[in-house]
Amino acid sequence: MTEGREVVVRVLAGVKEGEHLSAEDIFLKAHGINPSIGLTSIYRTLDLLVQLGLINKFDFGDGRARYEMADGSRVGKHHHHLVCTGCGTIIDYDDFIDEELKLLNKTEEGLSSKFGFKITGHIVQFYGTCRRCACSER
Amino acid sequence: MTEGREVVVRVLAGVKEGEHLSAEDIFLKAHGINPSIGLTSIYRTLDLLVQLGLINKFDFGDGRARYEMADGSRVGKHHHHLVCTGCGTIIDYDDFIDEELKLLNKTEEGLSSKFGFKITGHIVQFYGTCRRCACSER
DNA sequence: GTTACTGCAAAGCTTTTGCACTGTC
DNA sequence: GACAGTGCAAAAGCTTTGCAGTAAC
Repeated sequence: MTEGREVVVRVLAGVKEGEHLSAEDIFLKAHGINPSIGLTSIYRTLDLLVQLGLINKFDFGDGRARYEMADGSRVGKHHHHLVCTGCGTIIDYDDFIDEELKLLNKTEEGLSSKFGFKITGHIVQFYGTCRRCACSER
Repeated sequence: MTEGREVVVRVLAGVKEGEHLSAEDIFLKAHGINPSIGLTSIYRTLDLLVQLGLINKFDFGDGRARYEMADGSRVGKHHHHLVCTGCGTIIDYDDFIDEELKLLNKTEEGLSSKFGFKITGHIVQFYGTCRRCACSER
């Protein structure tokens, strides 16, 4: 664990509710803490952390990856995402999450035995238009 | 509806079970039918079809978008995806799909009223390692 | 000295944009 | 003639790779 990596972890751990950082966001924050860190290291560290399962990588359809701490390292509970295709707003939700997780676990087991997969994770995302975007469309 | 667009639709409609075409795949197939079609038109047509809701755009984490016919235009029923992070294999599954859809619809309604979203679609994907990749890892 | 990690610059990829050309109404 | 659709080439954007330098053991 070098300093560069430590800074990346610190940035990710300090993410505010509702933030969904891209590699560049993380780079800028890390750069603020230690200006000697390069973007390349950010990408390499993020890859590493994803492989270790410490963070999750998401794609919300805007052409850049976003990262957030995996469960357990985070204050919040497990959640899924609601994405506005108009303005790109991303909302974390955990309504019905227990029911969802129960069903997902069941599905996971079913898929695992049927297709011989070792399943490591899932993504559930809803897409739509937020109130503001729906109004401005008219 | 011009010829170029018609060819793209034809390609998508003729997709075999288990195929998940990228823009380039579609371009190559369309090019085979009519060599005068350019890649640009493929992208423009795909965008259009996505906006019309005739096809869905997916991201499976390999850096390129994939497209498939939306429900209704397709022989198969609604399904979700299981992705191998090792070799990129994508499996369509519809096990537990009725239960999943029921819960997703309920969640959709809940999110819609809670966050004021007009929800247009969802993505459910499981990630993991297929049997072959799990073996070759060792 | 070997190894792991680094920044910088360059390259790689998919996707988008500018522009002139074509055909249609 | 306005307009929508097109191909080609160039640009854009995010991400990865090559390479030489540095620090740790």
